[in-house]
Amino acid sequence: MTQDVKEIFGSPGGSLAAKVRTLAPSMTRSMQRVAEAVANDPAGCAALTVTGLAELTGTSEATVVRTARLLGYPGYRDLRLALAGLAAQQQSGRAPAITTDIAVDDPIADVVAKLAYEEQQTLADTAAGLDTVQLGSAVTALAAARRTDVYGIGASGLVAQDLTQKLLRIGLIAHAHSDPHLAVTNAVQLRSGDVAIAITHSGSTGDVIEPLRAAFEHGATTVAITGRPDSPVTQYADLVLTTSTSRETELRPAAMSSRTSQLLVVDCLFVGVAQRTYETAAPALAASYEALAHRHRSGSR
Amino acid sequence: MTQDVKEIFGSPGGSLAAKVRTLAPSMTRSMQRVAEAVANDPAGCAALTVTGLAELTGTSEATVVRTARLLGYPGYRDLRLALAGLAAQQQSGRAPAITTDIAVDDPIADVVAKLAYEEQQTLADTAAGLDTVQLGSAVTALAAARRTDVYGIGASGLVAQDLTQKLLRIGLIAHAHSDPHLAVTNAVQLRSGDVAIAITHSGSTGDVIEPLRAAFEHGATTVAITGRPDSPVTQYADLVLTTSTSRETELRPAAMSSRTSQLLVVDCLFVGVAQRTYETAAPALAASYEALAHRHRSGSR
DNA sequence: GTCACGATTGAAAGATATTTTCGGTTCGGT
DNA sequence: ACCGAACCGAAAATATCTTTCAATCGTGAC
Repeated sequence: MTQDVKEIFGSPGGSLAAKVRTLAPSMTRSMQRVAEAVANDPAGCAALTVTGLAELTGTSEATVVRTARLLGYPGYRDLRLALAGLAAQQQSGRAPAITTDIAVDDPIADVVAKLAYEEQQTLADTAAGLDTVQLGSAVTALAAARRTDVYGIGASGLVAQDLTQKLLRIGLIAHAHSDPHLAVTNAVQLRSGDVAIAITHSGSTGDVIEPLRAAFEHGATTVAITGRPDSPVTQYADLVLTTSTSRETELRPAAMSSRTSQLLVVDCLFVGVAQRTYETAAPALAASYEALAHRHRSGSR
Repeated sequence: MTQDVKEIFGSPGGSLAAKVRTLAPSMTRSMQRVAEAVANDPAGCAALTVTGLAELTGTSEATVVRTARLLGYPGYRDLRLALAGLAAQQQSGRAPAITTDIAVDDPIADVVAKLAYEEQQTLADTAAGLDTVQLGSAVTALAAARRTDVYGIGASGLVAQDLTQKLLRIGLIAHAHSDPHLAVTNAVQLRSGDVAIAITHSGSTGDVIEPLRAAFEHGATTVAITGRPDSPVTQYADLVLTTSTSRETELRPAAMSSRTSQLLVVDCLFVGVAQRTYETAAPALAASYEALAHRHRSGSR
């Protein structure tokens, strides 16, 4: 039987283009060709049979089916249906799209507009691609954890710190580690019921994987926040939260959009945990707010 | 081959229900049953095969195909595609209004949607409110600076670090300070041609104002990134970049949206500077990318 | 450079879904 | 009651989709 229709049209099905981008790295050359064709012209591809699409992309039926599977559909038939749906939406929605990359000679106002647009796009893609079930599990684990360790290096390190700051604010015990040695040292202290979170866009940052592995092997609940759901880091992750991967251009390093994406995930975790632990979280938030008040001059207004 | 896609999604496809009604009289009893099922639940029917729909309506495959033909499609396959499109349109049609705040009992999927939406809103607001002239001046100052100091505390401290990381990547000399004493100590070293940036949402964080003031008094070009353009910090700022202030709710502390807003400003600064110093920035970016490559396991594709 | 191995790929076989055919059934008219 | 035409569905024929498997390619080890 065919895939449940909710799966096809529900919110998780979100943006196909985003999914293609996230999964592209884990695709083989010919699969990428198929994925690209599908992302570029959903309507056109919806009109084609497996054989047609295979010919169009210069590949074989098998490859088309494989691609469909990778994109999360049980087979080509279902991908095609989803494509038809997408086409219809585009037809009605008519997205404006500021597609151009940022150029060296763009005036500053354009830079602002383009950056804002791309970050908005990143947010939408991330929200669409986020697995709410895994997210829910992560929230549950965090809310119940004795302590939480967060690992991140470089730009991801800042996200790790952001999460830590937030969790501390609602009375949870959390630490961010960017020093790999200290991170491992701490990770081996974790045990069942504790949570370890690794944040890495590439998913293959050794310095972040090692502590997660240590935590994993010591029985902690491990979470990976990564843009590459098939990367090494997921090997030691009980839960994987996928961030979106937008194309990176020379003037816009990947770190930028991955950071936006990671922060959204982190915010979701935070709010989720705050909901679960509302009884204690609300007063804790108020208290920390109060404590900081005197550090602000009475000034302004 | 399949019907041309325009035929399927074009305006004549309009309301399927209407077509069913018009053609109903000319249909036989069993065909009417099929047509009715299709009109009532396009999404549901899209998930069914001919056989499935035949069974559902208590008819045969042949009848289903005949109905599809009567409705103007070459066969059931195409009707099904059109149905999928229709379902998607309906789905997207009723998805406005995420006006409500995040509630304690919101399901996790709503949390994700709302957070993403609000952050998008924040980005739009920030982009709209940003003074590009001031931004341009700040970029010019940064690009020419001998060194740059960035002050930020708490969540803003992370933004300060983010900016610093980025500037370092393109070969500029930048430091982030979150320790107020060290910050002041460093600030007094600054002189004309140097840049000092203070990041504070409230604009009245004493620990951040002091170093900016010191830098200001020593002749450095001072920039304030704040959500309150009338706050004390602007007193010592040559340039003020305003971040947006969205209402804060109990479950969504101000830190969240101000961070998003600040990061966009910081990104704009970075890209602006990268443009100005493209000759040196581009190779520097490439070099830092290269240097980090070996820290990533060869893992995954 | 060469070899060996795993990954990737497409041809073709196999399974499913769709379309067509065709004979049986119903129903109105005589 | 009988006839004929329209209607319907079972099953054959066809198209489409999926799986299997062997050939090929690329890659890293030696």
